Amino acid sequence: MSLRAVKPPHETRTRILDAAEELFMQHGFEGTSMRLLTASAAVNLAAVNYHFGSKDALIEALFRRRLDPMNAARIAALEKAETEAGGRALAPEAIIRAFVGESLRLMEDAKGGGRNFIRLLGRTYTEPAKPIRALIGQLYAPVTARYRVALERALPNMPRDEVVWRMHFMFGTLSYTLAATDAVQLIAGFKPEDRHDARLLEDRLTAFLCAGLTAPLKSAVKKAA
Amino acid sequence: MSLRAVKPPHETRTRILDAAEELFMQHGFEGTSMRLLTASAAVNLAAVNYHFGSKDALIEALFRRRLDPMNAARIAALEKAETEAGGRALAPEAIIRAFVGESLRLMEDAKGGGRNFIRLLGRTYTEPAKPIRALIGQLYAPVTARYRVALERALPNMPRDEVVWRMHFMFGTLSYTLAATDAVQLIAGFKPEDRHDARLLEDRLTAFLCAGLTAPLKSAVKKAA
DNA sequence: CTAGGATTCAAACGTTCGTTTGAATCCTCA
DNA sequence: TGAGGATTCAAACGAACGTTTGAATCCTAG
Repeated sequence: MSLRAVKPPHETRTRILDAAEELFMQHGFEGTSMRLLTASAAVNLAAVNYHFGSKDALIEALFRRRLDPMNAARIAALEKAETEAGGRALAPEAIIRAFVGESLRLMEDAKGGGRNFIRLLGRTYTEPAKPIRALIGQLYAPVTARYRVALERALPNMPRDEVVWRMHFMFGTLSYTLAATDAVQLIAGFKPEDRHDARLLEDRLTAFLCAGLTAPLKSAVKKAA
Repeated sequence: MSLRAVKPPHETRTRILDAAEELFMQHGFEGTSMRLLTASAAVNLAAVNYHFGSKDALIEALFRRRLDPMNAARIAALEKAETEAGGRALAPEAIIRAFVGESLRLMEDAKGGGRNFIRLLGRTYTEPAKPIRALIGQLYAPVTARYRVALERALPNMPRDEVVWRMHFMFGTLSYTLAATDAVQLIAGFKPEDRHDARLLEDRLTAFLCAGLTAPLKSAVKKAA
């Protein structure tokens, strides 16, 4: 037993991952060089390749670290709601809250770096690089499939295609909102301080998404179904 | 008068811009090198710097070429709706259709490259590079301000902050949907052929956005207002 | 026809990128 | 305490990047 602080099992790895989350969020994957990244993490330039193998492998590890528990939490939240509902069909709002809630919880975790990650994740949905998109899609697949089933049960009268489209719209709203940075001022008059009030944001998002998800079908869409 | 075809006034410029739209959409700004870009446009490597000055200036020119007329069309569509309504307040759906319609019209223009641009634009909302985001925000400012006023008139009982938030959500849904590529399969079971049917998509989007925009306020949000 | 600006071209510039190397150092366990 | 694997380190690698250069070519106006 040494007298020094408890030995950090993977201190270098963790410092790299934390710095990467912040820098990737700020400058993107291609816009963040290994030199800036390792300097910011206060580790040697070769450390990333030693611990992760390559920059791409670092990106993958970064997503897995956060996404695996987040996905598990999302599925758990859904199943908890289903258990509480007994055998009855879930209200759309309950499903939305289960899904949105987990993102916002991470967003409130500014100190643990969760906010950096959630904003990074939001912008990665539209990442041009194919391997990264493929990774995200693969990591997300079980969650989306699970929520899709739940939504189809909750909206029994809606065509299956329409449910998928509205899930798509929902992801868009969520990821765009999460990705928004203080620098984004597409709409003038934004009050940035509100954005970090997760409780308020959850209510705003839920109201919007819930109404959108359960909106009556346009006749043209009905005909196409 | 020469016997050859009518001389193209800026043929090289146009070829570069068209190739850039496609490649930037596929690989992003940083992911597209000048060598790939000029080779794809069948022009000399130095042509971009000669005609535009730099890669960044090319990006700006690219956005201006499409965004300026698109913004003008969006404002014209809104004012046309307002004229038709006489003095009466506009229905939220009319405002949404004015806004969404222009994007989708460009999306149907696959041959003229409009589709490439609209997908590129969708993903640029979350672009990490600050100068590009700033440019987009600046080019968009008049449009967002104009639509904001229209929405506030159409939703007189909604707190101003909430209107801004819901505009924000609306942009998110739209840009994410437009940015979606065939490679994005976050939700399994997507029918990609539907995505290019602009008429159908407009109805789907309008139904979703309209309901979201006019959704009743959550009590917690009401209290904060 | 020809002078002169506009455009294209091949080649090279300096910089930065992700990665690799091999020696130096640290830490653990016998 | 000392051997040996794990980790860190400074330095360098080749490749790719955006940009610049100066000559060659094209096009047009007088």
